Amino acid sequence: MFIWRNCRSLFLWRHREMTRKRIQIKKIDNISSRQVTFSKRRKGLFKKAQELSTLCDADIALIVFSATSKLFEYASSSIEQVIERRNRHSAVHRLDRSSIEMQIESDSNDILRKKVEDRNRELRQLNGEDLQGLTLQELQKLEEILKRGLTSVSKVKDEKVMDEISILKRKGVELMEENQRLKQVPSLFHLHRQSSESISNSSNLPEDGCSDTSLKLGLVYFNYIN
Amino acid sequence: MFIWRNCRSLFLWRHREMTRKRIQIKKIDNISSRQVTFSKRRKGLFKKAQELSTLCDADIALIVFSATSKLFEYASSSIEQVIERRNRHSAVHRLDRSSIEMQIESDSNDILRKKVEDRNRELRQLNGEDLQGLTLQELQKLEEILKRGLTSVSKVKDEKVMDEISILKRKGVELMEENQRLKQVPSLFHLHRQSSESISNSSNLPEDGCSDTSLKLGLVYFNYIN
DNA sequence: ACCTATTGATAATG
DNA sequence: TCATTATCAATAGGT
Repeated sequence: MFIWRNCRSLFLWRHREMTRKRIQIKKIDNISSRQVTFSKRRKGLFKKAQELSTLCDADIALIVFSATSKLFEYASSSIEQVIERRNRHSAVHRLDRSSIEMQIESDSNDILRKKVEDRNRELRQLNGEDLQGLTLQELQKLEEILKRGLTSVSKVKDEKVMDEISILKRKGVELMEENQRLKQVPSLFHLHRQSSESISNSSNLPEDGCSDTSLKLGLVYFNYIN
Repeated sequence: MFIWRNCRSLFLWRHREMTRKRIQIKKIDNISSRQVTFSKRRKGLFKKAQELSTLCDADIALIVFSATSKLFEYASSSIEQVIERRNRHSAVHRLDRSSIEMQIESDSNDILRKKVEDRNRELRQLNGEDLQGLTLQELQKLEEILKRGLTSVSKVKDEKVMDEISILKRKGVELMEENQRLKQVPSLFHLHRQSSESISNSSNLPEDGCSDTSLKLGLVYFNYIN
């Protein structure tokens, strides 16, 4: 085998290295290569999941959130079905546990039901409903909670917005720079003017094609921020 | 490349074939080899999921039921967390739904417990906590809910405050009127002046006493709302 | 469970 | 995003 590999090297010695070596499994720093890797590996993962499901008659649910909170999912049947099955499964396993544990497990159905109702009322009140029975103190308390919550949420949201904006600005600058570079090809531009009298604006002209691309990218950009 | 492969075959011709050919992706009939494959591929799938999660900072949940209904699962954070995040991703008007569904849904202990946890999370988020996993849209939604809630609560509170104020004013007026009535009993007033020569300048002036009462009531009011 | 040739996945690059 | 391809990883089939 080693002889074989060496022999192979002789054939390949003049090729540039395409893949330097195996990567380490740790978070990829470079954002764009992380996105590329995410896209590829996600595809691979989904394929493997599908294959396992088909080959071995397994029931599979796979939920993936990207770092940018985009959702991707696969299920051999349906996500909900698998989740339900899992809930049932763990419920069954819980039943297997000793009755002592069962008793320790607090909360009877009624108490839980009451808890849910309590939380629902709290949520309704934070939504500005069901306020009539409250005292002035309670209302004041509620108001402060809402103010604090609003401040926090706005802060986090603004941070996210600023992040988005700076990303978009950088992209805008990159596009402008590309446009500048493209404009610095006067000869082709000339050619374009001369030939454009009778022929349609097909892609015989690199400059034209490129600026068209830039325009499209620009539109995508503006659609994105709106 | 083809030349290369052929060349390679020359080296390998005398080896027994270890892998006959690529398998087809369809259910494996032989039970034992299906189990072996399941075991191998499941391991591979979980590894890939873990790698994707680490490399690309993705949040992943993977649930696998074998053909024999054995449960295997992997999650980068926790299955429940990912499922909830997924629910949040699409569901928005759970607040309105909840009380109606309460009565319809079968309320097992587990489901109730989960509901309590859901509501708690929503409450935390309205309090401005646990916001990191949310998208910009979700944050915006939250912000709007808080703003609307704050508006309603403030409105109701202001109404109550105005009520209190008018009640206090009315009481003030009543007290003034009472003082006026007291002034119209000169004999007693006289008696009072005569005995007060050695005592401090208390409420010998009706007008003064009245404003003092109003002031006290005002203080009570302000203590009350703070 | 282990082994290894083959198939499949993917990192780097265009 | 898509294509390419050398390398690396997964795994089918055998023991």
